[in-house]
Amino acid sequence: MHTNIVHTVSTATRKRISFDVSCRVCENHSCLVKKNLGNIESKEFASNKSNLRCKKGQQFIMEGAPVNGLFFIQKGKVKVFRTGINGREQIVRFAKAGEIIGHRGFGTAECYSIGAIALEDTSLCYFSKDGLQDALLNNPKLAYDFMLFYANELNRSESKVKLISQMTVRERVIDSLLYIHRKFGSNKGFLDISLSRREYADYAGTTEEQVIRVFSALKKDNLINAKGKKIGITDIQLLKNEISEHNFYLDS
DNA sequence: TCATTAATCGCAC
DNA sequence: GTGCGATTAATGA
Repeated sequence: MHTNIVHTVSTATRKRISFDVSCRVCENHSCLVKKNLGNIESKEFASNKSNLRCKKGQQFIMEGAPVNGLFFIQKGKVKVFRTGINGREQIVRFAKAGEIIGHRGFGTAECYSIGAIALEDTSLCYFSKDGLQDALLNNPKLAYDFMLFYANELNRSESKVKLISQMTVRERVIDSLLYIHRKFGSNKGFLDISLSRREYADYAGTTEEQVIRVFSALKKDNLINAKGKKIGITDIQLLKNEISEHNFYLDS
């Protein structure tokens, strides 16, 4: 479908972009920058970005590192997490192409409170803080879209508090599955992303073992099917029903 | 292929 | 519900 230009850039020329990643040809129509490209007056803004690639498993935002800008995912998938006590990581959210990473540190914060790791080979667009600030001040539509994004994120984060504190493990795992399904969709009956049981656990706020137990229970009930890392949802409606009685299901 | 890593299950707490 | 450890399956060098 989209055979993007994936040239390997030598480290020496990494700063100079030798493949076309300009916003003009970008296919992420949900990207806030792409969507507002027509409204953005300063043409320099969209071209004044850097592009970096990271391999699967590579961390590109370190917790505590100073914030100098904001990442957009041009291609790939990413998990955002916060490290808790005894090194346990809590996955805050997942993100796919077109989405923003590191936005919480934007504005006043000096340092990132989160870390981000690529779940597969990922290409990122990086906008400097100053350039973005400029663009936001000069483009109401862009600023408005950003505000909507922030509001949405806040809503999701608030409902997640309830999720973790009031739902049973089974419900939390189901909710996580639905979230992944909403975000990444499925391909040939399987969720279009490969996550370890550990990662499901870190998102649902439980342990790997619990996820495995819930998965096998769901498999027995024919609600999902799982082959290794490939998870398929067989009956999404039944899954939704299980958690809808708790009224915690929110589209996010 | 073999070695490493992840998934699963059983069991004690 | 949680955590540990052994077994088995999957992955990758």
